[in-house]
Amino acid sequence: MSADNTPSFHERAVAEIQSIPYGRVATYGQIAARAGNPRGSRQVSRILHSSSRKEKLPWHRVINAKGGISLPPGGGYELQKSLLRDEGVEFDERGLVDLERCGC
DNA sequence: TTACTGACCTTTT
DNA sequence: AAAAAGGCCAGTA
Repeated sequence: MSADNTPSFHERAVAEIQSIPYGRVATYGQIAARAGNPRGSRQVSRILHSSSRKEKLPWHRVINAKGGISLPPGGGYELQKSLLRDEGVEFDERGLVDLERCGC
């Protein structure tokens, strides 16, 4: 981590993820674009996995651009859904989050 | 058809 | 060895 004065993609993305308030969600594209790479949405997921192991990142607040869970069933899909619901996030009948309300 | 979004893998520090 | 940093490709709308 170049914590000197080099705002890397990694720490930038982690900061954005941690900046997500309660009851709010963010998409990969939003975080990636804010981090400095509009095409680095893939890396965001990697950071969620990597940093969340040591840092307690609200990975459950990170969803895809459709407002849904990109995780496979049994891999954390219903788990994240429950976490978001516990925060007050409204889910669609299809399991989609209201990006108009929580899409910061 | 084209454009955009992904929950990874690889390499470097 | 472990963690951080970085990018390309294919699927879907």
